[in-house]
Amino acid sequence: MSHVAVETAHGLDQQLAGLDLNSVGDVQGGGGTGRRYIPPHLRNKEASKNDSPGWDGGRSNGYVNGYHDGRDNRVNGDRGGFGGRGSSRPDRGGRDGGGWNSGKDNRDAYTSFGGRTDRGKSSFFNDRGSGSRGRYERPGGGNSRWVEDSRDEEDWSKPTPPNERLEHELFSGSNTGINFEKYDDIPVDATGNNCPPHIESFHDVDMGEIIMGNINLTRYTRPTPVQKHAIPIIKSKRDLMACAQTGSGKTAAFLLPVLSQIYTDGPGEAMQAMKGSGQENGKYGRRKQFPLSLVLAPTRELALQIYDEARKFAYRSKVRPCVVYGGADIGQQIRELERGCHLLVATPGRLVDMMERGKIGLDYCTYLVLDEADRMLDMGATFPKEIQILARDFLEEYIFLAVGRVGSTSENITQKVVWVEDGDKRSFLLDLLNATVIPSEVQENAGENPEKPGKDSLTLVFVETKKGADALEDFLYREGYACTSIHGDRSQRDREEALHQFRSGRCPILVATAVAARGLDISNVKHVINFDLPSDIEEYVHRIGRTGRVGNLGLATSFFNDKNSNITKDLLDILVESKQEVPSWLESLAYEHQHKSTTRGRSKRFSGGFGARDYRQTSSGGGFGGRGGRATGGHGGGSRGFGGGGFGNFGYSSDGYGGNYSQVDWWGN
DNA sequence: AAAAAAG
Repeated sequence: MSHVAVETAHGLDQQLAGLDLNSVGDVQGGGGTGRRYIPPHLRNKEASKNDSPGWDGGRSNGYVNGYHDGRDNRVNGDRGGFGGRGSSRPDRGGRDGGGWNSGKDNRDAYTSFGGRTDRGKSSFFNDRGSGSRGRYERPGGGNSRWVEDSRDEEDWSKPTPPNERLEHELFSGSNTGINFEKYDDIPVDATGNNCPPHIESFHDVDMGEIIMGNINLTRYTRPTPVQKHAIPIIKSKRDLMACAQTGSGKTAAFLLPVLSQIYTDGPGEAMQAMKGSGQENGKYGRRKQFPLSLVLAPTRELALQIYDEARKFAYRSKVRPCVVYGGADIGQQIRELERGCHLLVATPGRLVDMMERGKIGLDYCTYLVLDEADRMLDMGATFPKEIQILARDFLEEYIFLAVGRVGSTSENITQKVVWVEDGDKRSFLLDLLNATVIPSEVQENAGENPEKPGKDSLTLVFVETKKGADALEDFLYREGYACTSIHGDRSQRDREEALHQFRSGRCPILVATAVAARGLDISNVKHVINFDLPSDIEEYVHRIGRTGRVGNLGLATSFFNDKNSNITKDLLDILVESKQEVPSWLESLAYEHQHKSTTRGRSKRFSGGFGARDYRQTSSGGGFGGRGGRATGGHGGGSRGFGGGGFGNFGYSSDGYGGNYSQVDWWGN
């Protein structure tokens, strides 16, 4: 029962085939089909200490991210440099590892994930093997050449020389001005045995010279709440599942400690594997890469976003981050991999492809991150139950971190639901677009980075189908709006281009399908419009999470009509939970729905009396966005923090979230 | 039924 989700989740075998969960289980269990899936940590336990091919022969550090990452956790601060330039080693060519040859052995692409067959402990500490050591050296700036070295030279903890051009490229990006210091009092709930204490400053834990230097360059001054907790947990090699609000700094929360550990521990045997692999594969054998860490993301754009962040924290290190995802030239990606890959960010399909081609092996992968774990499991999975089961299978004695309130939308998003018949949607949308002015509250709360109206006021319009996205973009374009669109049938190039046009403000209106709902961190999205409501409340939460990123206020407007009755109850719950105004018709509808779904006369009753006109009244009264009625959610109050006490209760068993939390036994006891 | 993710 406890493993049902892993075995039956739709598309999971395809998505995670690269991890070969089932066959690893089979290997462990002696083969055979139809046998029960054995999660990695149980495999380790069940087998004898030394001879078991485990998850990583010891354990891997899994970080399961239930919601989405946030990379906009940059804050203003002093720009600093590295303290210890003088200590860098002369082998500047070292990180390229240009001479590594391919696969360590002939194991099938999928046969293991971090599976060390010859040891019971982490590959990194103690024993580093006794193979030949060496490094690349580029005497006088010439071509690299491999230099054999009898000593253990795999010290990755020292920064490589700075590169001004690269430094500028990586760190000169726009600073969003989000100031996390205001949000120190967001409550964080950590559950689990022997949870390491959280930190208050990046200096409270030793992340090493490279990480600290890059933190300075990114101008992060202080850890965000999720970072305060996640960093020491990951540093102490504990498994972790973290749920944090969108935009709360989750990406850095795992990248910083994971990279820090890699710098500290060095490449271990992965280096030997990549080095030694040439012999087995001959002269033309391409170099199979054995990343030390794998980050999986549900969409290509999110993968790219995580990769961009990883590059920053890998600056001046020997770690080469790579990203692979579909829709882009695979040859190019392979060439990038072959230059060395120690941290891989990937979408599932392309990862599998790369493994089948023998370009990637996960034999030495010690850190696994599932970003948007719920999405990775199955696009339709409801969060709590599926993920709890996932966690129970994949994580060992893990710590559960909840930042803010799970399953809820943040209170700094004003949510409006309006009744709009399908035929009226377009004209209503035009009204909204014309009415979109930046609410004064947003201006007031912009802090050090005051808003420039127009360019920075982005509107994200969600539709349910790709066809619908095309049609609506077309319509808006003909109406003279600077808009673009993104969906899964677009070429990857177009997708990235659209996102760029939107981000940069050149096209301040983006029509999107669910592809843009999760994880994407686009600052300055002031208004999310659900032109079509999703049928799934999780999807709704993710969509509106594109606005109201931490530190900003946002507005979400949803068009509701007959066709959305399936989401009535959940939507009502969300509105109540996040202290939003609830339209009376929605309440009645939910009531009707609950008592008899046979009542079908409501469209008549509500379409006239409520809906558009009602909405406009509200709008004109309090200004667009109508925040007048809300008492919480402001961020201008300094120490008032995140909506006051709004996040004070986590109530996992009583937060109205379907009771899931009380029904599932988190710890398997 | 639709969306995402391999081509």
